[in-house]
Amino acid sequence: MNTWKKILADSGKRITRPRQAIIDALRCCDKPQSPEQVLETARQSYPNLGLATVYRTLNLFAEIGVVRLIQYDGTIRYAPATLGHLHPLICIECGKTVEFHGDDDIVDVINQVEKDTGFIVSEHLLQLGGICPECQSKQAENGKSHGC
Amino acid sequence: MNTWKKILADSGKRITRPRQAIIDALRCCDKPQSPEQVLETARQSYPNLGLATVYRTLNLFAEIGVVRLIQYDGTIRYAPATLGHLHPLICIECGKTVEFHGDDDIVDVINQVEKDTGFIVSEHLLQLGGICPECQSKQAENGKSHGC
DNA sequence: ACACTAGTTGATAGACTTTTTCAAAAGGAA
DNA sequence: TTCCTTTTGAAAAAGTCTATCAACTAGTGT
Repeated sequence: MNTWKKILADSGKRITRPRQAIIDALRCCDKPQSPEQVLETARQSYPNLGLATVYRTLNLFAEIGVVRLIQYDGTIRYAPATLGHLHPLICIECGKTVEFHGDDDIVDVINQVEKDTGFIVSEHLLQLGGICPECQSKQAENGKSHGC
Repeated sequence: MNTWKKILADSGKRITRPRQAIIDALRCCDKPQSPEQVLETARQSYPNLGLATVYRTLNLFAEIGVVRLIQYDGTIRYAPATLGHLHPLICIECGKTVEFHGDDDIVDVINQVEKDTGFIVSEHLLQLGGICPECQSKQAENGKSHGC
């Protein structure tokens, strides 16, 4: 059984066709999507899907950790979240998003900050941006002709 | 001349009373604020301020790096940004926000990620959350009586 | 397989948030 | 001060998100 199904079931929630369609939509393209985009994508496999359900489901999934909120272009978008403490790395050209594992390394940062500020740090948000290998190739091909 | 004024002037923008009031509002309380909250605070020193101006100004300030967007409670809020690469640390009880310097340490993370993924990393978003010293004291005083 | 029950859904309306528009006002250079 | 351009406030428009509710459905027990 898939992890997200198990998490839902364990918390007394149901596994429904709309929810399945929304998960699939999030996973089909590896870019963070807005609720509107999720609706559009998910309707390809489940045409009856309503917008309200998308919002409800994204909120639910965010709560149980199945999706993650990503700050992109000044707004908040959604991407599937692998369990375990992974962080998103987003291409600022094409939006392609991959995950990386960086917790071991930021433990040092957190320890230092706790010492300096007296805070007890309990959560962190780490998000990197850059240019993915594909977009690097494209830029090399096109030369400096157009910054796109 | 204050940094934000210099940045504005250098990019051909004007230093106006509404903008001054908005900066002051952001700085007066050390919590990330919503546009609506900024309006309310800034009107204490400039009662005629309009909501549209708050939105326009926050967007402008975000572009030139004078304010920073903070993901708080599922929404995006605004806080003044000290120049230099500082990151926000937000109290999840009271919202108090301080800045910390953590770039030296995440350089290692970034190098590793670049090696692993082939991305060229050019930006990062790091935000920590926890309990500030004041809220720690309060919790200690009140015992376990109410999780608040 | 069937029926039952509580969680879930889609559609619409409503609330809220953000942007656009435009005439009036104000900053800053000469 | 004068002039030109940017900026502003108010209102309208557009966009985003949530609440409501009858109809539907997943998952349980029979």
